[in-house]
Formats: sequence, C-alpha cells, structure tokens
Amino acid sequence: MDKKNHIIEAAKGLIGRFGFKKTTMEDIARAARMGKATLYYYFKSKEDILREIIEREGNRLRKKLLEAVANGRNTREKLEKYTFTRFHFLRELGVYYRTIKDELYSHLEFIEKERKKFDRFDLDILEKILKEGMEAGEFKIKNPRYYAFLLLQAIRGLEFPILTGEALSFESREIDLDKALSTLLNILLYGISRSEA
Amino acid sequence: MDKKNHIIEAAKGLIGRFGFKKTTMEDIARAARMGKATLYYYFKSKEDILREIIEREGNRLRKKLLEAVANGRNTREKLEKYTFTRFHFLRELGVYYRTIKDELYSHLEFIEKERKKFDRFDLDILEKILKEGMEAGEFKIKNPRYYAFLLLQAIRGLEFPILTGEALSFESREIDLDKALSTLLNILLYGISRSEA
DNA sequence: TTTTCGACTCAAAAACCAAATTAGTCTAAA
DNA sequence: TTTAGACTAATTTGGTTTTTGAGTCGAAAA
Repeated sequence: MDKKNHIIEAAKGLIGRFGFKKTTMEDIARAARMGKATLYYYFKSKEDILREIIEREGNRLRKKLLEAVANGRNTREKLEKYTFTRFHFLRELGVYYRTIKDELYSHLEFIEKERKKFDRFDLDILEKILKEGMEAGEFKIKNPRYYAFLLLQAIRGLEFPILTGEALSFESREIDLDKALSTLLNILLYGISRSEA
Repeated sequence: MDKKNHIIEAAKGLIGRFGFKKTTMEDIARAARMGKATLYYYFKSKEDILREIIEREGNRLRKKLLEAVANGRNTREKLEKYTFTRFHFLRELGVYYRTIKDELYSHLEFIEKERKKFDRFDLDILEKILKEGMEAGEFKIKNPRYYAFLLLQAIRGLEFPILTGEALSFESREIDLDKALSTLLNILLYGISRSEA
C-alpha cells in the first residue's frame, strides 16, 4: 500500500509536468526507483495508474467541499464556501486537467465515470444547501434539485474559462474571480434588483 | 456583388457539409459554376471566403438580436427574447461552428476578432437592457456593465453544452433548454427566494 | 510466498519518402 | 471587367521502414 502511494506520487508529478502520453512507464519506474515490471505488480496498466490518481483527487475534492460547506451558517455562506473551494481546487488542478483532456482524444470511460460521479455529487450538495435554506425559512422553492442544477450551470459559466485555460476577462482586464463569484451568488440568491441592497 | 453572394452561398453549403479543409477551391468553383481563377478575382484567398461567411453570419445574428430585444416591453421580456434568439441561432449554427473549430487547430485571427466583436456586442446589449430597466424603475444597480458581464457568463453556462455538441442533461433526461433558460432568468432577476412568486 | 528485475514481444507511433492534390498565380482571351 | 486554362510551389496523402514503449514472462531475491 505504501509502495502504491509511492508510485502514485511519482506518476502524478511526471504526468502533471509532461502529460499522460509523454510520460512512459519507464519514466515512472525510474522516478519511483524501481523496475518497470514492478509497476505491473501494483497496477494492471498505465491507464490504471491514471484512474487511481483521478479517483483520489476526486475524493480529496469531495472531502474538501463537504468540510467547507459544513462551516457555513446560512445559504449564502454555504454557497460561497462551496464555490470558492471548488474554484480554487479547479485552478490548482487546471494544468493537470488540461493536458490530460487534450491528449485523450478518445475520452476514457473511467474519466467519464468520475465526471458523472462529480455531477451527482455537485447536485446533491447544492440540493442539500437549498433544502436547508428552505427549512431555515430563508426561501421557498418547489423543485430544489432543478434549482440546484441551474445554479450549478450558472456557476460553471464563470469557472469554465479556467478549465480551458483562458483568462476570464472583462473590459480586457483580467477579472477577480472570487469577487465575481461572490457577486453572482448575490444575484442568484436575491435577484438583480436586491443584490446590492 | 451579386456574384460574390453567389460564391458565398456555394461555399457556405459545401463548408457546412464537408468542413473547411475538405472543401477545395475547385469544389467551390464547380458548385458556383465558374472557373477556380474566378474565385480569386472576388476573394483574395480561401480563408478570405471563410472570413466573409463568418462576418456575415455574425451580422445576421446581431441584427436578429437587436430586433428581438426591441420588441420586449420590460427587462424580463427583453432578456428572454435575447437569450432565446441567441440560443436558437447557436443551435442552428452548431454543426457549422464545430466542424470549423475542430479543423482550425490554429485559431485564425479573424475568428478571434469576430469572437471579441461579439463579446462586446453581448455586453453592450445586456448593459443597455439593464440600464433601461433602471430607468423604468425596475431595479437599481451600481455597475450595469459588470452585471451584464455576470449575466452573460451565467447564461453561457447553460448554452455551453450546445457549442460542444453535448446534450445538457439533468437526472439523465435531456433538458428543455428554453424552459431552463426561462427559469434561470427568473432566478437572476428576482433571486431564488422570489423566483417562483 | 511475496516482490523485484532483465530480457523479451508486439502493436502502435514516429520518421521518412514518393506521388498526388490543391491553393494560389499568370497570361491571354472574351 | 470578368473568365478560364495552364502552370508552380507548397502541402497533403499514402505507403513503407524504424523506433518506441506498453505489457509479459520466467527466474531470482527477499
């Protein structure tokens, strides 16, 4: 298990720097100071190593998100902590995500699977936040899961440029994303009319 | 000028069906029933034909959008007409856009230019809608252009899947985008709390 | 028994080259 | 002013060889 971690760490570094295709099994073996065949004792394929890395990163982010949300006192705070956490994690992972995305023309099924898992998680957590808001009497909506979905897409509209590596710019200045996110939350919660009240 | 239109139409059909690279100048010449050299009398290069097509489509969309918005009686209606028009145009153009995007690994500068032109246009029109809303006493915000920007990004979050060709799905059912867009506008205008009032 | 490795295979990718296409030009004629 | 046929130079294609790298195996070390 400890060895497995060791391999994962080595692989993560290399893949992050050079991309998945450019990183060879020999490279990983060398970085982990062991023979190539040994890797196959712990992992059944090169793809399997990537699968594990992605799975772990996913779990790490989910854990972070749950912790972040737990600390919020009301809907506003929870949403803010949620989006910020998500956001900084994505930024941190950005390069990684992109190199992999670019290389894997053919999207691997486990990446697709992880993406779906995350979609569900996002919806679950947002739905929960909305339901708690309703219980606290903050507002009343009929279909919280549908609302969660719309919120999620709206938020993604802002974070999308990060994933593609473009800068989000407004009036040709690069934008402060935390601030933008915060204002967007205000709009979503209170509406344009009341968002500055 | 009429000949130019004729060429553009021929080219548009072919490029739409087979993509930009697969369509040869001879193909276009044949479809327009003229010699290849004639094309070069009207256009300085193959790229130049594409440039003109894109520019024209852009103008057509902008015109449609202006018309749509002009018919709205209040902010809500204007935004709805705006987003719906945008949206259906994008869907119609989807295939076109995608084949070109896929082929032009290297993004051409005139496409980038058109994209920027559109960004500005979007901001301008949304800002105008918001300002008119303020004048009508519907709401009061400090920085309408910044708000226009946030609105735009939020809306893009919903329409993005169209551009990439994915279906936007919620709970594994494909979603009615007009309806989703409409609800999102409610949220943006009135806030979650009041969006169902 | 569990773990590691060097040496091997084979499928896929890179490198290479020749042949064919095709964007763009030119000259001349309608 | 507009059109076209013949031409060129650059790019793309298709087919071949070479190299690389994922994955296996059997033996040895721990």
